[in-house]
Amino acid sequence: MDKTFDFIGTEARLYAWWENNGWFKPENAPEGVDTYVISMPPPNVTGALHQGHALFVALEDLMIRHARMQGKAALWVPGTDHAGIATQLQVEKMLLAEGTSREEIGREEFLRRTWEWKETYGGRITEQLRRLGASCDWDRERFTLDEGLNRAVVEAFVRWWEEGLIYRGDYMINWSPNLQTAVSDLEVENVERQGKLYFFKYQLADGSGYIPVATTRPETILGDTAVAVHPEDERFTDYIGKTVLVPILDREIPVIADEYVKMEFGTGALKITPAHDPNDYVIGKRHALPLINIMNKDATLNTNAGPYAGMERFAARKQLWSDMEEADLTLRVEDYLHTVPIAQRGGEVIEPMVSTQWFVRLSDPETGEPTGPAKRALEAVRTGYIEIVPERFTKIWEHWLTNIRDWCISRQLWWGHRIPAWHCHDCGEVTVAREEPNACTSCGSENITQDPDVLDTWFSSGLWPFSTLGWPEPTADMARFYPTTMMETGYDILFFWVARMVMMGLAFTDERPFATIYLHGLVRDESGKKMSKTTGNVIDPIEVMEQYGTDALRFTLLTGSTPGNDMNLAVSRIEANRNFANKIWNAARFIVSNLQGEVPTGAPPAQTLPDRWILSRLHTLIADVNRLFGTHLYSEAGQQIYDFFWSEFADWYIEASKVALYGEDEAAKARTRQVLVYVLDQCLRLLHPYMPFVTEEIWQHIPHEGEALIIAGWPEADNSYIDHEAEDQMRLLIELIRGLRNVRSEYNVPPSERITTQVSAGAHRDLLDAQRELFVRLCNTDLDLHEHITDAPEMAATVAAAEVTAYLPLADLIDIEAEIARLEDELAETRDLIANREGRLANEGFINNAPEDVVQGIRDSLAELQARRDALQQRLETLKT
RNA sequence: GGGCGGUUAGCUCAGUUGGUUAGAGCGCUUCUCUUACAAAGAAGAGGCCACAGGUUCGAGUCCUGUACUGCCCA
Repeated sequence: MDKTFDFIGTEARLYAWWENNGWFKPENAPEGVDTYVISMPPPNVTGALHQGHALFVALEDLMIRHARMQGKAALWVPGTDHAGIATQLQVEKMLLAEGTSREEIGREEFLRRTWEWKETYGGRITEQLRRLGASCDWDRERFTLDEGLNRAVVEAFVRWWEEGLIYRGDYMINWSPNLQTAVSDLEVENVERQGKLYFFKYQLADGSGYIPVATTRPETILGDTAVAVHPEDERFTDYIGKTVLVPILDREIPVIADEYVKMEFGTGALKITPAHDPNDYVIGKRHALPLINIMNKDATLNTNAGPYAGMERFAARKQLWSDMEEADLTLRVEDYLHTVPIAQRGGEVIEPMVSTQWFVRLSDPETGEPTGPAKRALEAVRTGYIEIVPERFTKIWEHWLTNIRDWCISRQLWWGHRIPAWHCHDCGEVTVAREEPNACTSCGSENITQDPDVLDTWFSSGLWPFSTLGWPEPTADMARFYPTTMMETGYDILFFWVARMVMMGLAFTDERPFATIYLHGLVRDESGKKMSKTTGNVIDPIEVMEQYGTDALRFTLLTGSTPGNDMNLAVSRIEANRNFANKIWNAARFIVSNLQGEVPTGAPPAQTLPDRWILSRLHTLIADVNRLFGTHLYSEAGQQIYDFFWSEFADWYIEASKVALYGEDEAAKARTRQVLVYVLDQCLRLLHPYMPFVTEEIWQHIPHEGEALIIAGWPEADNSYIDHEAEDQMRLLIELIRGLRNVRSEYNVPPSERITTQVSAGAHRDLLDAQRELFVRLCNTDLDLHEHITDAPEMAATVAAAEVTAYLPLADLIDIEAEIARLEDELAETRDLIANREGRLANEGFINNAPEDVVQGIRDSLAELQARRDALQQRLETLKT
């Protein structure tokens, strides 16, 4: 084995070896065993690997590898998402660079070019997932726009259409002028911006004055169809029922009364533009006001805007206002902070517009209550049929779904699943069908054309957990692997995606698509800022893997993140975990280089104190790790393995093992080797889901049964190894050794200088006698053991640990005054601790209510502290006289 | 406006069912290239666990409130 772990030379080789052996496939497990299934959240085909991907791969691969080692048929279905808007933008950018556009080349050619683009660049992201060690079944890889998934999408659409859940109609939607498509509520961000509030006059048609009105968007005046006031607003009661004139256009519109109007806001009178404001739309409906659409799809004004037709929306705002000023219709302009709807992708101001779109009905149009799929999704989580981790997200789920609105599923894009609906040019009816129809189902006319729109990307990814397994066909995979086990994804797409999967899964398969939803947070930079190219704070996973290894990155992400919370990623931590990988490597190198002959691989006997101790600690660890895995606390489990491996196994057991390994007793050597190999093996198993590469590589170097660690068994705790006596004794030895090291360090005794300590060992004399070589090896100190020492030399430093006191005769090094000061500090500290214990034990409530083992623990601790205090006091008296 | 988080060492964060002296990494101080590892070992410094109440024999952990801070929804 090399001196350091060569991750560069290892990772790709092991990955190919695992994959070529079919170990990523569930078929590798025996037939009939339990399944464990994850559908990978499909990354965008256009994407390049970022830390968010790295985190989800690390978590899901951990879950899958763990399940696989538990002997389950573990299936992780990979895939990519066609990401309608993102991909289309990429290709349009490419076309622009070529001096053409999608409009110019036409729909068919555009799609050909997009597929071409996908074939060229779409594999990049999956290659990068492999580098992370993702043990998914690549033979089952899917793409949200592939043929099979298209069948699923069409089936889903047709079924919902037939059930009356899908409808088409004119409603207020969010229009993205740049993308020239509708976007869903979720794709709109409301951002606070500094704007202006424009105050102007609405002249009464009868010439009897004006009503002052305020607006943030003057251009929408051109589409006003009413002015509303509060019915109880005395300022305006006289005007209700009269008519006013739209500025410049002089269109006559009514003054209406509606309780929605806030009297104290602005002037107390509200202009109503039902076609361009969601709130006005509702009021407009209530009062049966006409809708006047003043805008074209590219956000220029149309002929309804009269003289402003053809102008861009913000230019029109300016022009209209200045014309109104000229006509003496304006009052004043104030600075005003308001929220503006912004396109999540693109960043331009969204235009609320009434347009013809396709919707999925999720709420009752009368009451607004969630219905159908939304109601079922709500129930599934309420009843615990589907569990969300962490639990607090159930509240967010509840809130969102109870306030859900119908889902706008049509997009005016070309890249996506085309809506399976055909419009008849003769009778105007719509034909929705699984196969392309020849004629209109209403009138039989052949004069039909397919709807030009495509479906929202989330409509197809909502089917992902089952469409990837072959649905709607009754495939073997559907039967065996559905419902899936775990949906692991970021909380930021809980509504976008997870809710849709749940709604669609329950609706189309009549089963939950997954039993558990595990949500992770965002990966931020070291100071908590969102990583972005423009800020320049991106930590590129590929660079990190090249510099520190994939295992280091994975371990950092897995131990640094807790469910549902964001994590701040610090490169220093990745480096530290690279060091951990190297530590494991070197510990293994030591063990391997000390092996001779056959080493049994099974569970070893627990005979010597160090063996009993480490085996007890190991099985405590295994029990803890399994308990933590049971509640998805992977981070804590990883940290505990880290601590055990480094601070107990490497620091103490391996060092202690050298006593036997470098000794003469062959039987002891053999036993020690077996324990070393066993503990290492168990640790490698526990660590494999976190750090698959270094653990597999080492495992191949140590004695083992079975072909590979990736398919080795997961450790189970064996209580017969739990040994409290050994743990207590070892704790005493460690405390003593630390005390001796401390004194040596304080008095600057060179590590290479062997010294002898006189020990007043009391009842522990036999224990120390048996372990005297440990002291030589771990603190270069010989023990001169006594039952009780009454005349310790004056010029000696004192170490008091529990009932054992050690005196280090350091003749010329000792400064009595300094030693007294040192011991007095220790004594004061010990007395504080004693007071704490005594206080508790004096409390009857504590004695009566606390569990017996806790009370006993305090009693033991008190006894040890008292012994220590007595030793320190006695020593101080001697030194002072 | 409503909801949900966060506040623990200089920095980044853990802390499970309330229970013995609150931990880690990085950074800092001192020593050591001791035959697994200097990407290491050894020793050490550094914490009124945001604040105020409460529940409890016992609170970093549970409850109420406050401050600051972040996110989601409207």
